Amino acid sequence: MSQIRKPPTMADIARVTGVSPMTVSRAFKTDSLISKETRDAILKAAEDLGYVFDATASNLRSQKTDFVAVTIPSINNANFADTVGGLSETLAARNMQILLGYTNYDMQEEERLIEQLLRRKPEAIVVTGGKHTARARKLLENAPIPVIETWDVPAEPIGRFVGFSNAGVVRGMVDHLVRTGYSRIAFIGGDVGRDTRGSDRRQGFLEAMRQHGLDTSRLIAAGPPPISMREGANAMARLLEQFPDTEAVICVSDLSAFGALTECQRRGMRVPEDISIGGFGAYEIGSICVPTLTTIDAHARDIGRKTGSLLLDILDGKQDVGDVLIKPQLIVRESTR
Amino acid sequence: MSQIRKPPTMADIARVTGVSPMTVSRAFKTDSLISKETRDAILKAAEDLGYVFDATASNLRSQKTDFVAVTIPSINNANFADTVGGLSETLAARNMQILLGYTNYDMQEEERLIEQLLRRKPEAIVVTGGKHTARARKLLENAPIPVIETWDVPAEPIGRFVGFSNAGVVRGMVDHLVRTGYSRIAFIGGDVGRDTRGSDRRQGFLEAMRQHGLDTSRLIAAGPPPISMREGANAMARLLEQFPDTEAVICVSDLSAFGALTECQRRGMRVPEDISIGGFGAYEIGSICVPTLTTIDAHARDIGRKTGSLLLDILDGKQDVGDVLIKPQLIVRESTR
DNA sequence: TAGTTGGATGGTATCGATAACAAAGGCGTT
DNA sequence: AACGCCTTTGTTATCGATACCATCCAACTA
Repeated sequence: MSQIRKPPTMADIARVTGVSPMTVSRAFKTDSLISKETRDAILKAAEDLGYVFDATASNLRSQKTDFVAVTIPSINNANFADTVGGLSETLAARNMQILLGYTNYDMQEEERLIEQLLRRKPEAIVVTGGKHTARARKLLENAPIPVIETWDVPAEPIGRFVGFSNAGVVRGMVDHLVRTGYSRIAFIGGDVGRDTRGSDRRQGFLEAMRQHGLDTSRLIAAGPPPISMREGANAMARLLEQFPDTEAVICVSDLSAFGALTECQRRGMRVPEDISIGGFGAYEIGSICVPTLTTIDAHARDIGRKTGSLLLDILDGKQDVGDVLIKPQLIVRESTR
Repeated sequence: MSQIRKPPTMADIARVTGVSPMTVSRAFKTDSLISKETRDAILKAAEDLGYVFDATASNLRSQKTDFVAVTIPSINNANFADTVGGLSETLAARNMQILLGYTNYDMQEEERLIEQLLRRKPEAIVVTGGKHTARARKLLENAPIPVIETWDVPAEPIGRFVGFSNAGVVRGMVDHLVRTGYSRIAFIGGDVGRDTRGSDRRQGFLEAMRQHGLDTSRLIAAGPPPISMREGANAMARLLEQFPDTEAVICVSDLSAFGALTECQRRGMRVPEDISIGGFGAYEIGSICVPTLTTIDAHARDIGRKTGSLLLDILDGKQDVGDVLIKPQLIVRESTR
């Protein structure tokens, strides 16, 4: 069960096979110059000895790790998970491995995390969001690798970005609701100051409402992000108490929107007849619950895929690479008239 | 924006500060013997030069990576995400980093992944599930590090395990439903042969039904795992066509259970009056949807935390470490009578 | 036949940090 | 004053794979 002797190295295989360590090394690289017989003999010896390639040594000498560092706010969020999935599938073609870290929606934690990740000498770093602490920004700027910011359009991009305007998407939702005939519209979001994308969405709500000359006081802060279904339900309860005449609610995500929906159902209110609900993120739940939820699809997986191919282009030294502006899409479903 | 000269090393800091590289190295280790003045001078020089610690070199020389390799079926599953979260928070105390890989519910892919992960020389490896390909098993057995299997009670454990009987939990659910007075009970799960935990749950269903002398033919295969809400809804539709007199359904997860619930709602059926529904996993949705879902809480986060502390105990050389048997808990809610 | 080409292989130094050991200096004790 | 001990710092070798350059030899050309 447990090994006492230490694991074999390429030198051991070389000894057994009667070749030089250099040749053993070549046998493990797919595109190298080596005869088929030699390679087969080496691979067989490796299998027999139970050899496991040592990436730490390879990394140091070749100054390549095949790591791509990625920070996301939370692993428990289908949107970010999808982005990581899309990125992962794109990078798999190059045998690159994702080194994932969670910031827990905290810029301080992000800073700490970025520092830790950079120590592992990744080939590139992908961060979620376009706002960072001063120190984190400096770390990223000084890093000798490509930096990509996602899920946002940074005020001052560090490297390239793949994102969209979080304020813009909510403006679009407000515009749609106003066009449909609503005017008493509320917003349920997280506490200001933590989730920067959430704050941007709330900002977009305020701007759009002002532009339409509508009341902007219907704001419910549902606690620190991420806002759960339960917190969405609680926020809806508070909203209905404070502003019983509200006609429509925009929630910071489909999860809180679903929570809000269940609160209405428990109170015997009909959606959308008595109140309309809009979400964000095109989570599966919004497409299947009763009634289905009007939402905004940010194309989370696509963000990951496009980040991946942008990254590969940069690493390949392509010259004409540019930022990628994602076009989120309003999906009107049963929860709004 | 981009650096031309190559990043500074400890040797550079040593030159600037007028000490030996060894002393610089010591300045970065918290518990080492070094005077406060020297350390401060070194850290300041490091900051000025924009030094970033090189973990690849450190890893090679010290033969320690502080990596813990983890395989999970899918990142897009709140249960496994919770387990990773619990593990992550436990390991954070030791500054260990999780190296995560997704098997996509595929044992072949798991084998490939385990091989890739072992190359990075992790300090330990945590795999989800207790069934593996022969080669994967061999790789794990030969690995000179602790191996922990989770979310299952392996027939032949490789190292330690932190899990529960997937068949057992469903047996418990069936027993409960039978006790409550149901007899025409169905099971909605994934296709056999892929998701081993899902297959075990289905097996538990069959065993329990036979034990009670009940009809075991009400089985719906909803496609390859993971089973989405949509697939749960479709499966429910098929179930209602094939076996319209079904009294209760057990779904392989809360997500498919919720899908099944929505299908009933769209058909104007009442839950639990017309049909009862049970799920698995204690996802948030089951605690908030209308009606709330009867489910089984496998204590996903707890599995992660316990795996973490078991791991630390093993790495610390504790002698009395044993397997951890998780006690999943039946939570009876509104979706069953 | 001599010269050239290119595929296959070997030798050596090196990536950057640190384990292991050595040594210098300060302080207290007898 | 001599000794030992502890704190702080330095020296050297090393982790394991591979970049770089050299070499060998068979096959082909002129």
